[in-house]
Amino acid sequence: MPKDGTVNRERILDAAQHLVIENGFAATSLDQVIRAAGTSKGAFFHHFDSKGDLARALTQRYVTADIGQLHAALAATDHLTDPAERVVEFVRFFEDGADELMSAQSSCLYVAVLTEQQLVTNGTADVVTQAVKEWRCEIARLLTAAAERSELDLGEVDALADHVFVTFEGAFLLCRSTGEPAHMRAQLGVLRRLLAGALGVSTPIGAENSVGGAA
Amino acid sequence: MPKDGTVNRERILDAAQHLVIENGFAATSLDQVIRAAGTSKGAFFHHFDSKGDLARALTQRYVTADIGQLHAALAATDHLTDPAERVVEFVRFFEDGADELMSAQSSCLYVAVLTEQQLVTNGTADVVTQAVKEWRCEIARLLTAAAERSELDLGEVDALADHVFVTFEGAFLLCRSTGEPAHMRAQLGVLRRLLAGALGVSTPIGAENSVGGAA
DNA sequence: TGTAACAGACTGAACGGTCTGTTTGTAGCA
DNA sequence: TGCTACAAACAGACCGTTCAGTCTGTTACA
Repeated sequence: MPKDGTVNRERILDAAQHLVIENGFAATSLDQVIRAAGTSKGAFFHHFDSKGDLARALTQRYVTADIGQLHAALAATDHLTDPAERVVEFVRFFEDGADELMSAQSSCLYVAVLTEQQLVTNGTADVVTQAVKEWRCEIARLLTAAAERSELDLGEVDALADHVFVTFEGAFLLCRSTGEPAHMRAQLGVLRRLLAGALGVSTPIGAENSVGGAA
Repeated sequence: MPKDGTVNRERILDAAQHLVIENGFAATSLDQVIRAAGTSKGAFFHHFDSKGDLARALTQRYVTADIGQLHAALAATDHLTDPAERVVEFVRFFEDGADELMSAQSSCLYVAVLTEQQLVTNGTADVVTQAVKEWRCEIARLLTAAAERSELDLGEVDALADHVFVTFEGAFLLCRSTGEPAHMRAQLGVLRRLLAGALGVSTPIGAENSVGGAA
């Protein structure tokens, strides 16, 4: 077998992911990606059939990592016996990782993919939709378990589960708008406290951090 | 004076707004805009200096309408004396208009603008940032008034105010992903109930609608 | 008759994609 | 251990198209 091409392929995907999240898909040219990856047209079209193919591969990889995070949070809270408390700690898991997340990426690939209808049409967005459903399904399970002991209406469990995705994506856009990455952590904190309230979990009154406030 | 050019200019802006929200800015060509507006290159460059100039004009007009909605909701709830109740009714104002909003547009121009770094750099996103701050400021005023009679921490008023923008934009993306516009109404409902809970407002148990559920 | 409003052919640059050739690592064999 | 054969991996010149933007006119109206 010749030399391992997956290394270069990953470099292309890394470069493309950064550029697409930063600039959008249509606004990112293949020449830019190739230059950033330190490779060539020949290498690119050896690994990908077209620009659309790149979009699909990129999104697939991103979704896999994203679902990995979901299951990491589920595993990290698996030991909690009180289901309502588990929901709160589930959100806190992401809250704790928020700053690191925002230092790694300035926005979310989902935003870029869902913005451009061409990517919705060519099937790239389908895999994002699957991810959205997976999040909803898993969180709805947590909420359903927690609903038994609270006044939570089972009819709104799905919408409440979707609100986690909504908070993430909305917060990404808020961060882009203000240029302040700390909003992600703050918005996840809002989500956690609102959910804790709805589930009747008493949160310890701690030093909640604000964004851009005076010291 | 020659014939009124503002009519054609508005037609160009209308066409551009629809195309940019649907496909993104970079993915929308001027030829597409011109064809959709039923006009010509000459007319376009008579009214706009460049594609970037179009983006700025488009965003400015969109923001003006958006802030108009904000103040419409403030005015519609001005008569309510209980500040906590006013917050809840403020959100319900948008909840009531959600279906109409989503039938008029499949997403939000803010998403398209904030996705592309070129629009952040060239000043187009600045006016969006101003809008975000206006929303935060006005809602924070409502929340501060309401906080007096509830256990709401004043330190989280800004983050809570931002959560309205976050919910809107996140819900737009959720709708794009699932192709189900009813999510907007549902997510605003979630926001309202969570805020009502945080402010200690008892909501009447009514027929809350779900999304995509069996009849 | 002057000027704002428009029409549309045209241009140079940038785009996605192709093509031809070169390098690289390995398997098969003597 | 060296040689051959071969296919994957890569490089970059090249091509047709599309893009944003220009330029030369024409029309409508005060």
